[in-house]
Amino acid sequence: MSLPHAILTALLEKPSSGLELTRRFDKSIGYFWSATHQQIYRELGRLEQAGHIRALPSPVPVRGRRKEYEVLPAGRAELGDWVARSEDPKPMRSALLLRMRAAAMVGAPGLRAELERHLALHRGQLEEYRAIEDRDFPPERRRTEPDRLRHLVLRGGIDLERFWVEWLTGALAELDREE
Amino acid sequence: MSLPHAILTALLEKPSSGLELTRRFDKSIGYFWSATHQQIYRELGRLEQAGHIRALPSPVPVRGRRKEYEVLPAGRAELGDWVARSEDPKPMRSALLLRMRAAAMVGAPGLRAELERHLALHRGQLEEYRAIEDRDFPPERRRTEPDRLRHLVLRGGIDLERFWVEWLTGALAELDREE
DNA sequence: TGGTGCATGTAAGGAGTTACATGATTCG
DNA sequence: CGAATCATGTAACTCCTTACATGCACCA
Repeated sequence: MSLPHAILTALLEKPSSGLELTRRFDKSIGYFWSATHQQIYRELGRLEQAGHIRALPSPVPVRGRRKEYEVLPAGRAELGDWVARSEDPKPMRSALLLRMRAAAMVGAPGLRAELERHLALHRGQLEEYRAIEDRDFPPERRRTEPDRLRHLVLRGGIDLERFWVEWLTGALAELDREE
Repeated sequence: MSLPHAILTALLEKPSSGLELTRRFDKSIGYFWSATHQQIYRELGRLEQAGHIRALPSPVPVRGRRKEYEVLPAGRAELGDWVARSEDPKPMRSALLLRMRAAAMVGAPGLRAELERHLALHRGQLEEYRAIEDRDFPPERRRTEPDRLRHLVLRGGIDLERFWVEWLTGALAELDREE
């Protein structure tokens, strides 16, 4: 049940249309929560239904016509409740680690290449996030508490990508020692 | 579509009943793929249907009576195909990071406590995995290629937990600097 | 014989994914 | 006016989660 709260947060930061939200989820929001445009439009409908958000004044609501949403007080309250809730970390599911474990049983012709491919992907993601950090969090924007929190979250994304880059590098070295 | 392959891998390592599989997923397999017993029984049914596994000889199949499964050649082949496939890493979804970002918008009374709670959980998980490493991977079991692969996978789980322990520790220190 | 644990399931619903559909706008 | 692009959706499906149901074995 986190997607609606991700959307509420994004809309509080800046009222947006569905497509704008999709773009923001693709780039800057994606480092802590990902979503497709189908999910976003469905959830926008539900949030509007629930009275948590509303479409900004528009003459006639027509399919294909841009709709801008903003958060209503009820939506802000709901988000406040959710933030205060406790929630355990979801148990892990890594298809890559599973592949490695399966490879131990049935052999692994292309495993090395797959690890290298993932390494390249994580390196790319890391660069993207670092660029966002340079752009959105220059030193002077790390002072107020909200900015410090947002920067911390981005650091989470960056540090995780760095973790995978380092881990995959080590794993490849370990694989090489054997062959 | 990874759960069936997780089960095939587990059954290749050691033929098991549904409940035994559930226990193995809860403890040692959980560090790369998690699953509940409901998922497991459903998937065992599908795998049997597909001819990838079979229930070991039992007089009469009765509900409530234990069933042991083993992998058939077709299942091993299917797993081999899957291992050779490429798959991109799933984009991230962290409810904790999302909470922090939302807290930047609506305030965060209990956020520190929630971070500390997660820190304790990850510390606990880390200790469990380390115990598994001591028990299952003593130095002499790190020589053959399959063992080295399996150990590498466990290292992945351990290193990820260590990552979160360190990251959360740093985040808490960062939060303190402000107040 | 009745409870407790073991073992295997069913049912319902929520969340995410993939493929496709439709209207509006812009631009050559 | 035709094509590309912007923008908003629908539909179908798979997967996961949560709650509940049922049968067997043991043992006090």
